[in-house]
Amino acid sequence: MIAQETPNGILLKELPDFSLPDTLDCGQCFTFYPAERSSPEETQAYEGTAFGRYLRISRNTQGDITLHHVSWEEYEAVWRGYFDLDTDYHKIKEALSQDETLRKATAYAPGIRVLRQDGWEALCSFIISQNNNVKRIQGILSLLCREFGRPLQQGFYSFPTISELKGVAVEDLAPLRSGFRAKYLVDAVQKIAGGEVCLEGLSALPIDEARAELMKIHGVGPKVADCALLYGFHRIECCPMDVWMKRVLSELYPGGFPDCALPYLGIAQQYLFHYARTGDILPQPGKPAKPSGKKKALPVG
DNA sequence: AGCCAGGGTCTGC
DNA sequence: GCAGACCATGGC
Repeated sequence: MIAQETPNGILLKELPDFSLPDTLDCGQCFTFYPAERSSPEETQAYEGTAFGRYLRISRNTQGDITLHHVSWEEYEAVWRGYFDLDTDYHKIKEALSQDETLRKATAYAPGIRVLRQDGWEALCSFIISQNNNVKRIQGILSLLCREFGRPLQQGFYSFPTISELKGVAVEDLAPLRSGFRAKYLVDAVQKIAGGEVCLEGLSALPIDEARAELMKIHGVGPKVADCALLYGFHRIECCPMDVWMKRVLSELYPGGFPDCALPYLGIAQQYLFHYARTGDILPQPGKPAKPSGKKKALPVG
């Protein structure tokens, strides 16, 4: 990969293992959106925010990536890490491909990279994600940014920090229409601001302790904790088990995940999750089998 | 209209 | 420990 500063921003050349839609639309982050192409040479464009910065990023007909209006300093400080550009995903995919299902999953979306997001943003995002769909998660988080963040560019707002959210009550979150999740968010802010839960150090703690630390928060269970640890603290040994991954495990890996996946289980999970949700890896694509159908009592009448 | 959405809590065995 | 009801809301 070659990164160089140009008048337009940062240009990334010879970066084969990176696709904007694969990476930004595979359910790991909620603050980037497809954008209008600004010139015929652009084949894809996204815009969004991370770490208090706005970014417009595009690919051109030659396959090069441009981070628009980004200085070298900002690239080094924010985006190089965010897009995990120092990790060799070709090598990881090669290792995962020893398993036939994983070979298909990595071939299905070869441009997935696991982002290194801000820890609080990841935790907050996946608290909101529970029993929710991606569209509405994006909407709620965008309202959260608008209410409590700082204005950036193009109508985007920064993701609010803990100190910007300190003191919020459930009723302050009413405009978000986040339902029963509002009280979980308030508890997270209170415990982190009050020092009862410490996010610093979660990158280095033994994984069980890190998970337990996050699960002190009301509304954070194993799945949300694992998502926060994987996407916000780059604990790639974490494998968030949602309904799709449970189905992948039971139907394709009844004996457990293959050895070649264990060193990077979280990354393997990202390929499998995306393939299971949008591809044809499972017997009945598009319909996760629920163990039991929910029945609701009919109102009298 | 009814079902579902990258779950978690609470209750009752 | 484990199953089932319930949680708020909006998209489809």
